[in-house]
Amino acid sequence: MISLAEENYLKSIYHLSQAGSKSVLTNELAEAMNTKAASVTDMIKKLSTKEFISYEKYYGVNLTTKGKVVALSVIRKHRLWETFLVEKLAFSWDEVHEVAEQLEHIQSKRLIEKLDEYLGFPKVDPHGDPIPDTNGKIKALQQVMLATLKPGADSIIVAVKDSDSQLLKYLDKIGARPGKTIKVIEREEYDGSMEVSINNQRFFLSKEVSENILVNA
Amino acid sequence: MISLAEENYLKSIYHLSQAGSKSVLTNELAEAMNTKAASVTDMIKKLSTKEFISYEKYYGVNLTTKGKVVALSVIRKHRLWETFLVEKLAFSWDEVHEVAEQLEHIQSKRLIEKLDEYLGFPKVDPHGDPIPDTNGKIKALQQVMLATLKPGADSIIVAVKDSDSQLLKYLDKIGARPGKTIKVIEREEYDGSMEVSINNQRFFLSKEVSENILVNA
DNA sequence: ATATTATTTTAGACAAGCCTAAAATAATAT
DNA sequence: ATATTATTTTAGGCTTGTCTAAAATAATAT
Repeated sequence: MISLAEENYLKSIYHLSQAGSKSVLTNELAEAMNTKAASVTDMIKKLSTKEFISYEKYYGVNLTTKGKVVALSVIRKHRLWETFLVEKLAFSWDEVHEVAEQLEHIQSKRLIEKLDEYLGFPKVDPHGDPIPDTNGKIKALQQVMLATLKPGADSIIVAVKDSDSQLLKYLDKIGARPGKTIKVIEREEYDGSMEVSINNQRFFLSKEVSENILVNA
Repeated sequence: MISLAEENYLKSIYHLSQAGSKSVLTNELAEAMNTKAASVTDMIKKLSTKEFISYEKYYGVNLTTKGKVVALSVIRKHRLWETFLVEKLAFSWDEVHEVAEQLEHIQSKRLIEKLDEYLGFPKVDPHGDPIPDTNGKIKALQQVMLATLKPGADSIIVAVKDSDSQLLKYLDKIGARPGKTIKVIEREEYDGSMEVSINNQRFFLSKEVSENILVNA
């Protein structure tokens, strides 16, 4: 059996490692999990013994295939529940993350299959993030931070960061949703802020914001 | 904050006390919770300190008003989720209990309000059990065990025991669902078994079964 | 190359929720 | 009224997941 805490660690490692493409350090994980490095070391040892991760002292952790399966299953559940909350229960964008953080831990294969079917087998969640399939296959989206685009560039928003309710409220207000076209008008080199146009309206975005909007590459 | 274990104890105490009408003994609770009496004593002390129950050593526990509110909120969530699973996700009767045992612990007032609305504010769950309202008001159904009826009696099934999947499968097969009329043809005094008719078909029910079918009084 | 700083691990402790074994109390039988 | 039996509580211990403080290791700066 896998515990709630273990699932959360594995999910976090998956995200921090960028889908398994790099090692994750103890301190990063501690910050992401809102806990202390010492606690992380303890958990790392346990996950390592259970072969969900490989771990070399002082050099961070990597998910094993087994660990990736668990992480992707949790992410699949999270994103399906978010979709449910928005599409069926009329939640708004910025309200769903916390609830989905709880719902993602419900253990029932049947439930998640039925939910998937009920939602019409969605491919992405309300924030544009791809939903892994039953086998943990996830479509690696061609995506890049808006922050990296040069002025003049015209692209389509594919996803936004899903966990910050304040940010989401703001993005919603300016109409920055997946599927929308966004154009970079100008970019301030010194602070990374930019002027963009969405729906023919102009907005100034801080670097912070432009790093949390992902566009097609 | 209230923990998952605490919620489960309070719910169990509510059921065992028959909605608060009698004290619950340590051993009963231990059996219901699938744990040992010593563990129950520990938890009882904690719940008592937190004022969810009143407790006199050696004489069992009673829910306080505060404890009843928590118990009814958990029961409300359980029954709404069961309704969702059956009505929206096409689960069958006997599959929903276990999943609802998990879903009932999701903490989000907003979620449960939206769910209630989405389901059209149902008054009873798929097993016929009444769903408490937001304020924890629950309609005390006029119900009596089928087992207590005399031959010739004609009554309507109002509810069935919801936690035994085997039993539910059987009840489903013979058509014994809430709303159906059931008539007692004959009753064997020595073992409490009875012959009944449902949908103009006759069945022999053991005492066991007839105690888990509740009819209007 | 070595000293300083930053990161990570170890050691020891704690709360929650469970356990077993033993002691205390209540219920029951004679 | 007392002995036996059943129930409940206490005592002490275990695991999970957390913590702080101290020690070990790695990275960086001089």
